[in-house]
Amino acid sequence: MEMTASSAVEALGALAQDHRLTLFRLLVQAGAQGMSAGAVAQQLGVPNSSLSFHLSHLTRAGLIRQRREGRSLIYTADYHAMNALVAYLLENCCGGAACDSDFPVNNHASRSEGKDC
Amino acid sequence: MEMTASSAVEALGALAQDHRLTLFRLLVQAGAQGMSAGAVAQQLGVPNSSLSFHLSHLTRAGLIRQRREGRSLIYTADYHAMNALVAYLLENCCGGAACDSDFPVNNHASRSEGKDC
DNA sequence: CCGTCATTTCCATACCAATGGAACTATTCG
DNA sequence: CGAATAGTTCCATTGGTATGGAAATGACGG
Repeated sequence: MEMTASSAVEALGALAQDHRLTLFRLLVQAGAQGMSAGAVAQQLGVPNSSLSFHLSHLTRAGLIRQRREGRSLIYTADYHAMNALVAYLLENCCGGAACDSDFPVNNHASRSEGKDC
Repeated sequence: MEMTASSAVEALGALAQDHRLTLFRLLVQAGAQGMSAGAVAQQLGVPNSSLSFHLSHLTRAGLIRQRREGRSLIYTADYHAMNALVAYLLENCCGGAACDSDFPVNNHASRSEGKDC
């Protein structure tokens, strides 16, 4: 769950693309069961090779997982990774304060563990 | 607070770079008072022209704001935008369930407003 | 006005990301 | 084994991103 600035950059970069964000959301919806690469390609209307590129991008960033099932490769969203990313953003990019407050305090080492967002 | 997939991609892309993520975190720490472009450049050790590029990138994505003060341009983090981004991620990329749960339900229109993350 | 201070815009360069067809690899089934 | 199915890797092309020096813009003080 530890997240460094550079792994956050990697995860953000992996999600910062239309096809990949859609793809990730699709996998989130699919849940633990996941989806085969082919099913995803069909949903997105993207050629196989391009999709494979995006899948490996998300995998490299640790946001999705792969498992083989018969001749299909099944992909699932890694909720822990996503959770870690969101936690990182809340702690480092929202001033550690609740997101809803207009202007959080000017802190730099708060351990306030933002609870309500 | 409305956030579309494409504005989310833009915001994610703006944060998905070492200098820009550091810069944004710096502005978050600075709070409402903000920081001048020059002060940021010095902190980051980045030449003025490069910094300006990153500042305008973040501005375009709506994550930071600019105001003039004397001959300095002061930048501040836009917490509402950040809040909207995190909310988007929670609702669309965590299955709408609390982030801490291992595998959220397979929903697609939940209004569950994740409370505890 | 004129200098100077703060910052941006312009520009060229280098690099990295996205795309899709074709060839390759892995797995199952007859 | 050999054909068919599911995906990936390879490769060339295209376009966008990051960088930093130099020139331009805007604001203030004398």
